[in-house]
Amino acid sequence: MVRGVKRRDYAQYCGIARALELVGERWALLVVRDLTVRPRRYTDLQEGLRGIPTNVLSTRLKELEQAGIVERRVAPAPRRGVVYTLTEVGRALEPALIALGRWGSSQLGEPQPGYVASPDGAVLNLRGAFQPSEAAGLTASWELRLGDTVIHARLADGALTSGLGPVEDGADLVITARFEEGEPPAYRSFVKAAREGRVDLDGPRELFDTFLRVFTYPQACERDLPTPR
Amino acid sequence: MVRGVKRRDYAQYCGIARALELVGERWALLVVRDLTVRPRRYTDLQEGLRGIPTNVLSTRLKELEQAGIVERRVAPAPRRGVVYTLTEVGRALEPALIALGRWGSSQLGEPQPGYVASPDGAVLNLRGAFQPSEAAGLTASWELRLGDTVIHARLADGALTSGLGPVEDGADLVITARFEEGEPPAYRSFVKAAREGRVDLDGPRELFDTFLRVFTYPQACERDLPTPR
DNA sequence: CTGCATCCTCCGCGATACTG
DNA sequence: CAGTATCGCGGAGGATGCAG
Repeated sequence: MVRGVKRRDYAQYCGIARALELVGERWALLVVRDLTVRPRRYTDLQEGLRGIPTNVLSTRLKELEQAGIVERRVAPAPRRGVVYTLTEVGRALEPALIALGRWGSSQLGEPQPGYVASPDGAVLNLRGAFQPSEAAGLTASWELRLGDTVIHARLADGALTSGLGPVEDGADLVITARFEEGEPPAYRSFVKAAREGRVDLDGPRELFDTFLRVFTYPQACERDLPTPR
Repeated sequence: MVRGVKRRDYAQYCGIARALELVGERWALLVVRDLTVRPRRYTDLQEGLRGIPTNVLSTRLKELEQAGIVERRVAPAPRRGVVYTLTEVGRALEPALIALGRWGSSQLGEPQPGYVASPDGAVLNLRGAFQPSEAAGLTASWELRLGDTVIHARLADGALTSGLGPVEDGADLVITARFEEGEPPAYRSFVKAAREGRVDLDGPRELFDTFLRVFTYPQACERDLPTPR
């Protein structure tokens, strides 16, 4: 069926409304979040977005593809299959994702039992926590171990690159969080553990203090949200 | 009924997911958009969000209030009634709104017939178009007339303030757009008119060129989106 | 095994009518 | 002016089937 996707729109000529028409539907921005970190296959996305129904994922991918945000291509020789990537337009959503993540992080309560945390989420939340003003001129690299999840951050003269897995040529400091029972491997939990000293370090301790300054925002406007039962 | 709001959640311990749980539902961010510019009453919101069903607006306001984003209060003496305001938490959403608006503006096609544009949207999209690097050190003020909508921008040593209505003590330059038939009074249309010279100026012309530099982004990643029929 | 399509249920949204 | 009440529909959630 090639019926011309009759999406609901807001009938407003406004950038914000347009953005919400394109990526405002349920799960859409989380799909983009995961793809921002690296290309993924269908089943990777299913795992990262625990709980997404298969038909919804399939629908979102088609919509995002038609909107020019996602590209679908068949993977080469080893481990063939379909791989989804962001287009240039899709990558341009990262500042919005980071801004939303900054705000949302301040609204996170305690982790609920059953909550999961995807590695991709951790990377994006790390980027959201980044404070450029504190990083000016710095050059260093960190490897963060959140349970099985390993992510890294590297500063080159104050500029940040970050992603999944370890730093290629070895990090200046490896920080391993000692999570408590039931603490999900989320960036927020990592920061909490770090602040409380529940970490093991492999590298100069001063770089740990630097990390805390550069990669954590003030826990300002936190609130006790009424916990949904 | 006081049933404990059983919102659907993403069951992820991630700032982005949390943000989407709180403001990801239909119309929610547009309500916040309008309230970002100034406090509004119920009927003001209905008008700015043309097409929102009354029960949905009512539901969103309750949810946003319970999330600590919106405050509901009874207005004082003259013109009593209910007025909705953003809390500090709600105001903290502005960077995310601006980032979404920047991205969405690049994805706006031609205005469809029937599309409207709210003054609040124009203000937020103006803020999104602001290029701090181009404004460094500048001090000046502009009044923009988009049909009946009047908004203003004022730079004080590179810092921006903006809002609805004219500048209080008179703008350095008043720019009146000459809209074509059917062009909605959106910021994007204003920029288009300005670029094409369809404006009347009241003030020094050089300030017009400054305006174009400071308040319009490169029309980069535009695309011809398949126009929904 | 991956990458979906299909089926069914149910809730949220849209539209309209009506009330304190 | 500021909502509530009602109803129909479409899309989300969840389970399962199935082709390459």
